[in-house]
Amino acid sequence: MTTEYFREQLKLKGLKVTPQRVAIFEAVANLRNHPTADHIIDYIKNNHPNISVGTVYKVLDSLVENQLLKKVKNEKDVMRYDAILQQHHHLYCSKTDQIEDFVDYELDKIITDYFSKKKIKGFKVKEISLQITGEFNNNSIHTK
Amino acid sequence: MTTEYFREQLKLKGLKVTPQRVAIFEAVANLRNHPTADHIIDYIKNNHPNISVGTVYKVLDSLVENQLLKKVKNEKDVMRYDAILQQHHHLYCSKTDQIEDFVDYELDKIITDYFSKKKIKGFKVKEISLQITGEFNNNSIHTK
DNA sequence: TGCTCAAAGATAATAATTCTCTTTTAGTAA
DNA sequence: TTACTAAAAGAGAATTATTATCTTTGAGCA
Ligand SMILES: [Mn+2]
Ligand SMILES: [Mn+2]
Ligand SMILES: [Zn+2]
Ligand SMILES: [Zn+2]
Repeated sequence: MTTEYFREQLKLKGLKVTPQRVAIFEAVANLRNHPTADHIIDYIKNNHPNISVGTVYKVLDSLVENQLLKKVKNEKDVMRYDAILQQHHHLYCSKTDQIEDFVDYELDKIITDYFSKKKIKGFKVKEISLQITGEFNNNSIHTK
Repeated sequence: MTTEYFREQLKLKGLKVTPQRVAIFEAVANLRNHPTADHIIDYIKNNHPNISVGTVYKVLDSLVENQLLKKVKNEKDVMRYDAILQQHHHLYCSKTDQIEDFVDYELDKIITDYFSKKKIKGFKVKEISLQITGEFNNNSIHTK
C-alpha cells in the first residue's frame, strides 16, 4: 500500500494532505498491531523527529471522524487504532496487550443472517463485531 | 439483591468485608448501566460522603481481579464496570455513551457451536462477546 | 479486648489526552 | 509564480482519569 494511496484517501475526504497526516495514517496501517498514539510517534520519529503529540491526537481524531481509521475498544487506559475498515473481529490476549485481527466470512454470514431475522427492538444496529478474549500460544505470535 | 449477598460474595473470595467494598459492589450492580468510577462515587455519596477516589479505584480493581466485576471495553478514555458476570453482549450507542446489556442464549449457542468446530490456531479462547454498535430509539431507552 | 495486617483516606504523582495560543503551510486564486 | 488565507502543526500548559505513596483506621481474629 503506497504513500500515494494514503494521500488519495485524505483528498477524497476533503482533508488537506499534510506530511503529518500521511505519516500517521501510514503508520497505523503499517504497524498493523492496533497501535497507540505513542507507538505511532515512535514509528514516525525517523521522518518526523519533532512531531507534536497534540498533532498526533488531533490527526487520529480527524481520521477516525472521517472514517479512515477506527478506534479499537480495549480495557486499558490508552486508546488503540485500526486502519482496517472492513468487517473483522479482534483477538484480545489477556496476558499481553496484543490485539490481533480475526477475519471469518462464514461467521459473519451466520451472524448477519441471525440478526436479519431477529431484530433488537429499540436499537438500530450499525455494526457487529466479536471480541474474543483468551491467550496466544507464545510460539505462534506472528509479529509480521 | 440484598446487601447480605454482596457481603457473602466478598467473604467467599477471601476479601475483607468493608463498608466501602460493599457500597461500591452494590453500586455497580444497582446502577446497572455500566457505570464509571465517577458514577459510582456520585451514587454512594449519600452513605459515604467522604469516600476517597483512590479507594474506589482500588476496590474496583480488586473486585475485577477477584471476578466479582468485569471491565467493559469502550472507546472513551474512561473505564466502565459491569456486575453481570454471566455471558452477555453489549449494545453501544454511538450517539450517547449508553451501553446496554444484550442477552441471547440462542445466539450464544450458535457461536459456541461454530467455535467448537472451527478452532483459532495459536489462540486459546476464554470468552467471546459481541459488541453491537448502533443507536437507540430515543423513546425506547429504558432507564429503569 | 486488644493485635495486627490489610484496607481506607489524603494527597501527590503520573500518564493519556485535550486545550490554547502562535507559527507554519496546503490549497487556491490572482 | 506569487500572494493570500483558512486550516493545520507546533509548543507547552491544562485537564482528566488513574495510580502511587504514605499515614491512619478498622475488620477479622486470637
Ligand atoms: Mn490515564
Ligand atoms: Mn486517561
Ligand atoms: Zn483490527
Ligand atoms: Zn453488561
